[in-house]
Amino acid sequence: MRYVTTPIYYVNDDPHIGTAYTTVTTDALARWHRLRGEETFFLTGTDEHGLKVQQTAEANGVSPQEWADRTVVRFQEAWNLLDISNDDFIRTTEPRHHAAVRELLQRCYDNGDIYLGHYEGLYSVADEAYVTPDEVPELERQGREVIQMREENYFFKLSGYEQPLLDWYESHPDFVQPTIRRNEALGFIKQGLRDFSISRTSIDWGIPIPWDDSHVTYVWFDALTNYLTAAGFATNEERFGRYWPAVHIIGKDILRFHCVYWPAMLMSAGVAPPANVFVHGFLLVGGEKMSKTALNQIAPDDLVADFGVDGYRYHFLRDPTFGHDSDFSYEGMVARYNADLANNLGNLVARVATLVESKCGGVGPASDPDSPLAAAASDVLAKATAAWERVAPSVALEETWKLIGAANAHLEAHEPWKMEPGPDLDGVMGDALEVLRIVAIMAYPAIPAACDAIWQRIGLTGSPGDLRLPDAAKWGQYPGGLPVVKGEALFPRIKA
RNA sequence: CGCGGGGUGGAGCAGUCUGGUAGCUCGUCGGGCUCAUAACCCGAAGGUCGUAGGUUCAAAUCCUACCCCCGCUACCA
Repeated sequence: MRYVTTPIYYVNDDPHIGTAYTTVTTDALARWHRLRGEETFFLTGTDEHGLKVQQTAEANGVSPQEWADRTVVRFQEAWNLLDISNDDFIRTTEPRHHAAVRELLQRCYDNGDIYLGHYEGLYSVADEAYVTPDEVPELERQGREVIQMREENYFFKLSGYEQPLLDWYESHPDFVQPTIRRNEALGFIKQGLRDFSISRTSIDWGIPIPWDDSHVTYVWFDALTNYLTAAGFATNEERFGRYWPAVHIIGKDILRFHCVYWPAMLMSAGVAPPANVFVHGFLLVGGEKMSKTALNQIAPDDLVADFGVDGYRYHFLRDPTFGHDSDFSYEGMVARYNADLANNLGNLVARVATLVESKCGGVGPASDPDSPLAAAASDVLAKATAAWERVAPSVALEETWKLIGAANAHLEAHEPWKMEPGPDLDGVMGDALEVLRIVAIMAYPAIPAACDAIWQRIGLTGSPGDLRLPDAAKWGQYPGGLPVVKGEALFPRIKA
């Protein structure tokens, strides 16, 4: 079982290209695993507890649950729009989740890793939140009272897991990928670990601590546990045994929680740590980190309107080097869209369809088994496969696109538009169609709708997503004798 | 201060772990083609790989020092 997850997103926030980047990447990975014939379970969802939800709900005169119900749809709609193929959508306010959180807490508690302590620090009364010293001047300027506060909290003994974590990293070198992120996590652990607080008495909107209902679970044991919940932890142990451990895809902002807190919590509870954590970098805008205050957040809808769903998905899979930060620019997106999707893939589909129409009477011929493109296809498959396995979508797509380039060059070399009907012409056009068939399968994780469209235009039935790699990408399976239709431009060129 | 990352032809990036003629995309220039979404194909120009040392037969790649930029530094998901 390939169990892949995105983080759960905070319902109070708006979906933006950053959260969509994580989600699209995970979606592509899930689709890739399905293509490989692996049983795959893809989870995403929302984090719906906490002070901010409670406060916003009050401000709007509704219950926190109503507020969450109202706002969660923005995420569901966004993922719908982007063709996200998640198998489940978890909300932390669901009953199934309460059961898992309470079970995990109880196990850690029984293991002696949770103790009652107190948290002390500067506290903004109006915000009902702890603040750091450098935030105080700004808050006081706004007339908000900041006091020294001391609150009783339960703590998790993270300090006891320094060595177990180091041992785990040592014995599982691929646990956190890519390497730069592994180094970051390891560096953090080596600095020494402090216990962290896991409960609040000042908030109501959350899951009560099983042995002390005057406390409510604070974020970590609530949010991270969603991965267990959806796999059946505490409710369906048979299912959990098949699904766990998960593969997490996350952004670097939450690296510490997923790569340090989370495996320690699981170890404490006697549950295996995740199989892998793949950590991506940030999308920057104009070299700056996206943030609400900088007003530089971009909503996926805006870009989908211009580039289409697949144009959107392709860009964020192809442009960033997974793991590293990547500067987003509209101009860059236009350039890549035009180069890769309009000029290469889209144009290849168009020219092949036109040629088959005019030279072959609209009936696609079979490919040449000895075509030089056969070797290119198997080479591309091998490299793209390796790239997907290490979650390097940009490399996987770059490789896949080499096959498109090879097909364009192949047409150029044989000039079928000058050829007379006959076996030679059929071979050339059959090769081009076979490339389109293989590309439609291999690019499917990234641009599923476009691949379905190509599939239909070259006369095939069903969906490339229903096939199985690597067999489906073996050269020579385009049968010939199928009707080929041109249709509208697949990816209309965008004027700069 | 500490930890992590980055500094590669005009632009954006890969390559650095496992040293061995510096690679990709876009842009520019020249040529070809005219089936195609003025798309496609071929070729060329353009880089002392942040700086200074060092190791080596050989360094973008290893070591040392330094400069510049960014992120993290704990309850902010």
